[in-house]
Amino acid sequence: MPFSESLARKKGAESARSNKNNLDNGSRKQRIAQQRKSLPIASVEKQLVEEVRKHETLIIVGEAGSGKTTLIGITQPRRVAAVSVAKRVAEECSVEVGQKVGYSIRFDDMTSSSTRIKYMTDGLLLREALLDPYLSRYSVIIIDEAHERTLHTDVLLGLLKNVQLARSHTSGQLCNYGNMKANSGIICMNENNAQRSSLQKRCQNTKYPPLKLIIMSASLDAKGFSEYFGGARAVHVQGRQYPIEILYTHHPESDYIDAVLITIFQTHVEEGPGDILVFLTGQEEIESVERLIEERFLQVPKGDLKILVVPIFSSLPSEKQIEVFKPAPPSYRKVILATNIAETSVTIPGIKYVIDPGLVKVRSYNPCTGIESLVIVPISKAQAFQRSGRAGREGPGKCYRLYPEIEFSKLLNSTVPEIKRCNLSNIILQLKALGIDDIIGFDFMEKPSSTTGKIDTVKQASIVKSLEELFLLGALTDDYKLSDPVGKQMTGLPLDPIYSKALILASDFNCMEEMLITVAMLSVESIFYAPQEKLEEARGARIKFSSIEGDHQTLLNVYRAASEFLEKIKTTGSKDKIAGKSLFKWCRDNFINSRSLRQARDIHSQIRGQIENMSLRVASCGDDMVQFRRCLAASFFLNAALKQPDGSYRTLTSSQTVQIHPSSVLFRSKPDCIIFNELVRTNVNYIRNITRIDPLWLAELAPQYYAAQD
DNA sequence: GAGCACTGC
Repeated sequence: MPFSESLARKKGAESARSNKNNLDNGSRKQRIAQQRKSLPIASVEKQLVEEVRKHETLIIVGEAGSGKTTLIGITQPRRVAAVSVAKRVAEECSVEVGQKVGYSIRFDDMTSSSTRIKYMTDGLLLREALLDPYLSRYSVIIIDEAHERTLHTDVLLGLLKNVQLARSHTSGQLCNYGNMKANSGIICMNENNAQRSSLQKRCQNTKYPPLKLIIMSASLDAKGFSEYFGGARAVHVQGRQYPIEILYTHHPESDYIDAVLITIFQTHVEEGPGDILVFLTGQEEIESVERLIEERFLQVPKGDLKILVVPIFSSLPSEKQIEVFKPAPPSYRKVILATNIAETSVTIPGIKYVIDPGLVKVRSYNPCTGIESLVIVPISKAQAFQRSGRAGREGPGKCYRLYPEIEFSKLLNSTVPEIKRCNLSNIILQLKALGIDDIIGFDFMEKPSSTTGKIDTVKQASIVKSLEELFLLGALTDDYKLSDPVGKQMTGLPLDPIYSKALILASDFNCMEEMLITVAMLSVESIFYAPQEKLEEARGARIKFSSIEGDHQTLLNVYRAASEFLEKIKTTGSKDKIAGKSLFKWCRDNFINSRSLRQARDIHSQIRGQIENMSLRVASCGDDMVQFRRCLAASFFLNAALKQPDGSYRTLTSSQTVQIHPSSVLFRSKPDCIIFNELVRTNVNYIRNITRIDPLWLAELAPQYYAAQD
């Protein structure tokens, strides 16, 4: 390294300080130039450029703080990252965002014809591939944060591998994978060839330049990526971070919440200034720890510093989320209680101490029952590193891992990729639309296990289950090809397949207006917000919107009430910005999550536009809500349930015993026959977003599934 | 009587 580690650190600390001052543009530019030179990646810049030139695929392993994100980037797993990195790079290049450097994320496209460096979410690139299967506009694609192994990243890797092969063929170049190791498996190779040729056939006469692919990962070994890309070259970039002292417990903790509290107070009393970040598993746990800290604080010897507890989790309204970014007032130490959101999604300044119980709540999916569940599991080693790293961003830090060191060694190296933990219907529909018909043979990075030679039966079950679901929705034909027009129409919509189907059916039921709003509202999380301390008030506010028929009409009522409010504001001549502020206040008064509502309004306008371009009838059923509920029954017939004598429900398709979730408006009234949208297991099997239907409708509207019994 | 984290032409 051409620079000394300590010098680099000193510079980092200086720039962190000067950040607080309002510097003019000139010195900010100077600072950025200085920072750039000091980044470890700067020293290997020439080598990297050379490697990119020489190799078809390159894997760059850069530790946190190496500066790999600011090199050149294209896909990011998160929207905020795509936007912020684009802005940073534009600034470094002294250009306007949207010109040479731009970004494109859903609902926000900041690119132009002059854009040469485009940041985007990986989901958006996948969508682009539907229109342009060769991704012909791109000569280099960079996948950042590949170690996170999100569903979109994994599918994109497989897709890009195919595109790269196809493009290297059309351009007459040698296939980079010609020397792929013999043990890759013959079946697998044959099917890849079939997929490749389907891609090639479509653009036989067009020649494309080869596609350069760069995978950027923060994981310690690049072996997995390298093997997947036929032994692609890997480059390692040194990291730069302040030292973090890791402390383990001597024995396993029987009560980790108690251990968390003890560690918070011990740190607070014994350690110097600096904020504490605590990783917890969910909202409920965060709220209970918040109460316990306040109770126990009274018993702690009084020092000069007081404690300010700030929670952060995804469904917390944004005006409360921003509290964690504000510095603690004088004589206060901030204690941030966070879910996984603080692991990667948000970076909180001022953290010096991290408390990590080593647990995380994850979604898991049982393909046999189709039930998703939220389970608390130990984190992976990679997650443990990511969490402790949060203590060393501004200076040396400490991380308290509330488990013995021997337990750490037993953790999985990396988190189980999302593709193994979720319903695949949506992604399979997209692959089908790309002409990839053999889904089971598709070359996902999670390949048949090489040690046992067994194929991954869970994932296969998951694929089969999703194919079945898509067939039942009419998206696939008898031989599992994409159907026309239903399947094709469904791939055009950025929605869960079952919601796309509901829109297609709504055309026949003359309730498109209602269904557009409903699926937009169903596509966002937690429209209602009920803080612990105002639970009664929130309940009162919700009654205004409640429909005795169920949650779907209730969501419709909320959306329409908001739209009417906005219309009224606008007729008084208010500007958009003022109207937006009024809507924000309306949301607060009605205990509606304004972020979710805005998202639903964005989705609504997007899908409305797409539906208008299809040959579907856009009409309203007016006051005839029976028509709307019949359409819901026809769409969600796979999720129907009947009341049992004990007040629980039994699902008709899988005979599961389920309960109505307490957040449903039908929680108390418990109608005899219902359809629902979501089945998630926490303590019990809960169903959410429910509407009352007439059981006779099922046989009438879904005879293919519910043949008449008598 | 209860809601991990992301994401979509």
